[in-house]
Amino acid sequence: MNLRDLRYFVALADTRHFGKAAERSFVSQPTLSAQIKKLENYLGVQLIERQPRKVTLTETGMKILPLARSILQESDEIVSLARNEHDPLSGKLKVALIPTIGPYLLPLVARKLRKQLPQLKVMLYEYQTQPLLDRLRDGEIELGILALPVPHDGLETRDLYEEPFTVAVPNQHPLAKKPNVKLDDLTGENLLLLEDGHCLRDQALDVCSHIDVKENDDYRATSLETLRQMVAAGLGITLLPELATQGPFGSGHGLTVKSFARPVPTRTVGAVWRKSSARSEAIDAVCEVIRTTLKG
Amino acid sequence: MNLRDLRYFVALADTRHFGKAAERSFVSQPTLSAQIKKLENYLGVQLIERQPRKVTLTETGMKILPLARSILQESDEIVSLARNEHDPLSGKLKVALIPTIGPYLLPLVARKLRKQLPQLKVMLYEYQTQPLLDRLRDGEIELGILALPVPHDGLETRDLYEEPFTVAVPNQHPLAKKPNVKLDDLTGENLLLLEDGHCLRDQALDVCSHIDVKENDDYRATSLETLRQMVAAGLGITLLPELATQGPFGSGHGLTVKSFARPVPTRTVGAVWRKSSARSEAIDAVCEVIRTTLKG
DNA sequence: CCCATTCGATAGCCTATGACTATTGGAGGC
DNA sequence: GCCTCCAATAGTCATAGGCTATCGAATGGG
Repeated sequence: MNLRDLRYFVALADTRHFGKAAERSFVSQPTLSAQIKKLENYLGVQLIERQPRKVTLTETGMKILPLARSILQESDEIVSLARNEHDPLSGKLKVALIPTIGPYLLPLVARKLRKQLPQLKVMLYEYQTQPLLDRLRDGEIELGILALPVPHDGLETRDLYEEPFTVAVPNQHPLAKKPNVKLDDLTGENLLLLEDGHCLRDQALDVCSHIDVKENDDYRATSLETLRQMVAAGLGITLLPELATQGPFGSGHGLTVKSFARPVPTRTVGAVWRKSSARSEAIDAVCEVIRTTLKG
Repeated sequence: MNLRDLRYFVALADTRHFGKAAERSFVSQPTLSAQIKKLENYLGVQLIERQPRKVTLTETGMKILPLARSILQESDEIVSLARNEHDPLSGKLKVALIPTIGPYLLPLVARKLRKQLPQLKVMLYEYQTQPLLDRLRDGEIELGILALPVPHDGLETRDLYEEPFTVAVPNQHPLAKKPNVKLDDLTGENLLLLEDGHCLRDQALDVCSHIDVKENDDYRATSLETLRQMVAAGLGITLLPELATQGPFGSGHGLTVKSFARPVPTRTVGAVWRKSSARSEAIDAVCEVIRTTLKG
């Protein structure tokens, strides 16, 4: 059996005329005749009674007709559903960001995303790097925004922007008065870090790997915001990514943020998605919005 | 699009593995691969995400899946419905009888019909000859039982049984005492007949065409039963078909039924159906039941 | 009463689809 | 680094489904 056969059958049921039904189906009359006969043959039942100058449905034909109509209607539904989804920049896109990026990046790009990709419903998630990559691989999310590099087996990545690190010190700390801070200036300082699992922790340790700092092992912050408050309370200093120091997140409340002198240590923020993803266009578009926003 | 494609798609959605889906669909893996790709191409949307060692559905694929399932389920329903209807001796059969046959024939055959054709639901209608033929032509009914011959354009007929006519006279009528009645004995009698439209009226007139009878023009009965009562009331005599004089319909109540001497005038009762009818087997079976019942 | 018309079925032919086997190519796992 | 798994590709073939031309039965009109 075949959708086409059902289409012919319904056309014939509607017109009650082989010729007209064929015309309505854009095929020749013998073609429609043959297909109807084949359908009847396949089902082992006569559907149509061919009276001279009159075509009627048999009992069985009348029972089958509504099923056939329903099938055709649903198949049309599939097509139109697909047509609607056809715009690659529409539909849902599940995007996850790591905690040290999400809260600071999103306010900057949200408005532009909504404006430039109005058909795209971006669903937002927050995961640390490793769970994010897991969710990406198991298909839970389509796109991740995080610090590169990441192991990229089956994954594709793209750099979005370079994010400088800054130093956050208590207001009364000696470094707060220096015009700019060199990496060496941190020697001997008490470094506060995020708990395990946050990539920012590893990045900060990496930045400081050549200088002699002491990690304050007694406290590990669960978020940048608690980290910031710990610095303000004078428990030590820390490195913050630049976006986390802008707008409402800047200096103040007992905490001073200093830029590094050149060479400025940075981290690379990028996008990551499955090589096999069906949403590469939407992903490209989202990446482009972030890049151009962060460039300015 | 094609039912087969949907079947492949659902198999793939179930197994999440091209090879297994192909096996379940009894085709080779490349065949299934190609058809899935063709379906995606036709819809203009990717349905399947081919990750290495893992197959997942895209958002669109997940939206389409339930529709595809429903289509396949309904198509199976069509097939099984047809299979059920496949027995030509099952289902409904709409049968009409003329008023001078129906009430007398049905009690004789009903039990046997139910016993020999238990799957066949016989729907009964009563029409006079002309409307019966009309309903037959427009497909309202499948089979008619009436007095032959009838104009048979596009119709097929079959003799079922010969039905002798009898004479019904009031008890005190001279003919009531004669051992048997010859046609000529009716000469000069007052003949009561059914109203126009009943074929029995024409048949009675035909039987009496060579003898000199007076039709009682003042009364025309609307049914055999009123005709019978008019005879019992002494308004005249009439011809009755034999079946209408048997069992509970015999002599009595002031009315005597006499058989004709040879040659006995008869009418032929037969079946009529559309040449093109899809139910010829069921019709044959019903005819056979009537014939064998009436033969004994 | 015969002829023209209507309409579905049949015959004969052609092409595009959907099937197969064999093979390639890319990713992962040991 | 090799082996394995698994989908995609290449190449070939049968046939389902399309067409045109024509037939034959049944009607309706002149």
